[in-house]
Amino acid sequence: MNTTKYSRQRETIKEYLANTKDHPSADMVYAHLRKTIPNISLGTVYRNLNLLVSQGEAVKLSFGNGPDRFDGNITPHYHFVCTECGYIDDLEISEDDVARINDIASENFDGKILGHYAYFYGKCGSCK
Amino acid sequence: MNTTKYSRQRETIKEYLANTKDHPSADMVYAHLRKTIPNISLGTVYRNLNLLVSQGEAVKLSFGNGPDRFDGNITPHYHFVCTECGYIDDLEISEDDVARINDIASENFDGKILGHYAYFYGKCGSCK
DNA sequence: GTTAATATTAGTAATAATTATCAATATTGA
DNA sequence: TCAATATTGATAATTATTACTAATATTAAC
Repeated sequence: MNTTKYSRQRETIKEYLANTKDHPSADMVYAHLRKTIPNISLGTVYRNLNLLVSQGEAVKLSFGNGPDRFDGNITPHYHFVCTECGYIDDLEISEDDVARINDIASENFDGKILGHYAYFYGKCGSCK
Repeated sequence: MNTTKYSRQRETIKEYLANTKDHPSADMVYAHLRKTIPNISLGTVYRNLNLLVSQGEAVKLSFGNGPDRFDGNITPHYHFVCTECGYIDDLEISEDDVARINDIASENFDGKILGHYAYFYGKCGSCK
C-alpha cells in the first residue's frame, strides 16, 4: 500500500500554493519555504509538488522555456503570459469555451479530441 | 555583421524537416543525419534547428514532458498528440479559428492578447 | 507512552535536455 | 590565393528534474 502520512513540508507547500497567484516554479516554492523550514530540500519540494499534481490538488504549467510552474488553483482556467514583464495571469473561462475550442480543432480531424493545453500571450494590463 | 554562409549540415537538416511529418526532436534529427554525415555533432543540430526557428523557417514545439520537437511546416496549424501511441499529427486550422480562440480568451481580460500556443490530445484515428 | 511498520525527509548523486566554449575547418568575395 | 569570418565537431558546462539512501517522522496498535 501507499497511504499518505502527514508532513509539515507538504502542508506548507499546499498552504503557499493556496495563497499565491504567482504560479511559482519549484525553485520559487523552495525559496519561500526555506524561510519557515530552513533545511527543507529542493527534492522534497519537487516530490510534493508532483504528488499534489497527481492527486489533483495542483496543476503543472509548462511554457516552452524556463522551469515548470505550479498553480494551486485547480478550477479550470487558462493562463496569460506577458511578453513584456513575464507576469503570468489567470484567464477566466467557461466549460463552454473549452468545448468550443475542442470543437474548432475537431472539425478537420478523424481521431477523438479529449482536451487541449493552451496558454495565451501578449501585453498585460499595465504593460500595454 | 552576421551573414549566413552555406553549410551542408544546415541544408541537410532543412531538407529532412521539409520531407518528414514526424515532428522530430533534436535527437531524432541527429540520428537521421548521422546516416549521411556520420561525424555531425549534436550541438550542430541544436544550433541549426534554433537558427532555422529564429529565421522563421521551422517551428519549435513543446509538450510539457520530453524533448522539444521541430516542425518544418511553417504554415499555421495546431498539433494533436495521441495519448495512446504518442503520434503527433497536424491539425488544419484557418486564421479565423486562431482569431476565434483569441477572442474567447479576451472576453474577460483587460490586457492585449496577441496570440496563443496550444496543442490537443486524445486518441488518434487508429487508436480510437 | 512504547513499539513496530512504513511514509517522508535531507542530502546528494544521477539523468535529461540544452547551451556555451573554442580551436580547427569551410565558405565566400576580393 | 588570400583574408575575413561563419560554421563545425568535440567537449564542458548549465538547467531542470528525478533517483537513491540512511536517518527521521508519523501513525495505529498495544
